[in-house]
Amino acid sequence: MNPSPVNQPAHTELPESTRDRLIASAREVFAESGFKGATIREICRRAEVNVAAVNYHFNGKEALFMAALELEPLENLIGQADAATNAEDRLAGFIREFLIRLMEGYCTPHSQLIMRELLEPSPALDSIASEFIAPLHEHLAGLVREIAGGRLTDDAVRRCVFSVFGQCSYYRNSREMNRRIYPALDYDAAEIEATALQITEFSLAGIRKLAGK
Amino acid sequence: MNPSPVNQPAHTELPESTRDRLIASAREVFAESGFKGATIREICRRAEVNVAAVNYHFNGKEALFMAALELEPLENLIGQADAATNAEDRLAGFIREFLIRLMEGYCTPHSQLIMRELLEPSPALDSIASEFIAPLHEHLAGLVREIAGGRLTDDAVRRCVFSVFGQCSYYRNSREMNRRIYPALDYDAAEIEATALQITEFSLAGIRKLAGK
DNA sequence: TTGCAATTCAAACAGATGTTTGATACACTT
DNA sequence: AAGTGTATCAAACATCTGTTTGAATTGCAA
Repeated sequence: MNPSPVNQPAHTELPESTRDRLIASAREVFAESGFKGATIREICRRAEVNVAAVNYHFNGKEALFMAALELEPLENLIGQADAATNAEDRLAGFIREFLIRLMEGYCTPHSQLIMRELLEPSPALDSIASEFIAPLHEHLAGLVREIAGGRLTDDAVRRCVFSVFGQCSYYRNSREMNRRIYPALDYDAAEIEATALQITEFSLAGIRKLAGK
Repeated sequence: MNPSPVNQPAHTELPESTRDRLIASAREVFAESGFKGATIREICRRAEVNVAAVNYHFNGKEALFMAALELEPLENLIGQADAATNAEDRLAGFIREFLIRLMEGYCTPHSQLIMRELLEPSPALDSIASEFIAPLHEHLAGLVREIAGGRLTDDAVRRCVFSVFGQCSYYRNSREMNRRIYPALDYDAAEIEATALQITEFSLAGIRKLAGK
């Protein structure tokens, strides 16, 4: 695209290798348009590389998708919220951290990509489910059991986990819809904190009520 | 496709007009694959009509999508749950009816189509938001206010509405994911009833706690 | 420099997609 | 029977898709 590709550092952006730039822009485009909607040409345009690079460095669109999916950055979500000692505070921390990642994912395409997987099964769904989502469910189930004091059946615990997950993910999943219904609503840091607090209080009351406390 | 298109009533299926068959199969395919993923040829194949019929009876893919979106069958959701008198029972009825539509939508592609819209903005999102989702939010907000006895700010009410919506829609949105994490889980009528009851109790406790009751 | 392998590139390829076309069949009126 | 407007169809069209190709460029060692 540059008329004279002399060796100038220029805008100092895109310093990484072609492969890394491809992964970065793939996360963006896949997150925005899904696996099917994303196009190789758009990914390469943003990465400023030739379309053939996808098949050279990876082996096609699907392999690039898998490469864009490394889950480590999201896995510390559990440890992050485990500073507190009692289960109630740890639940509050988990909801807060989860919500922040969900909503800030609007800027960081990485978690956005994972959240989209949650709704739209793709070839990578199985590994995401077992490696990322299932541990979150187990962790949350432990917190719910502790808060309920062992007074809930496994089914009830599972539904409580779903309730907490559902409340949080709704803020991301229905963002476009809610933006139209509540145009004035803006999810800045303060709004996210307030939302996390309310979800926590709401959920604690729900769990305790179900546990008969 | 038939080698000899003589005038036989044959399998007596697809008795409707070409236009109606197109809308029916469009609902199926759009619900399964989304707006972008769905193809005219697949829609026409299932409707057993020529591909040109889409541009003859409608004006292209997008117009067919709009036509497949008539919202009336879902709008009686509010009235359906308004038999009870007190707000608590009406909330219970709403959650139950909403959940049934969400989960049975797996078989009826019509609501499946709407739910997909909620996650994946398409050209039809604006009309869906204002004509279908917004009234549901308003109705639910009224119930929450009544239950809380006017002791909640507008923001808190909105977040309670989001919590109820979020819990319910999670069961549909994350169905594929949860099927992998809990392979034994089956959403038959009994499981749906139990889930609706637990979401209701969970939410009532949350609303009351936030209202300071 | 020379040689060699890795990398990048423009161009082309093969297939799928939404749309259009022109012909044909049908139902109904005059 | 001739006319008329609707409906259907196979085929073609233009565009976009992921992928491949073969040449050009680069980086680096001998």
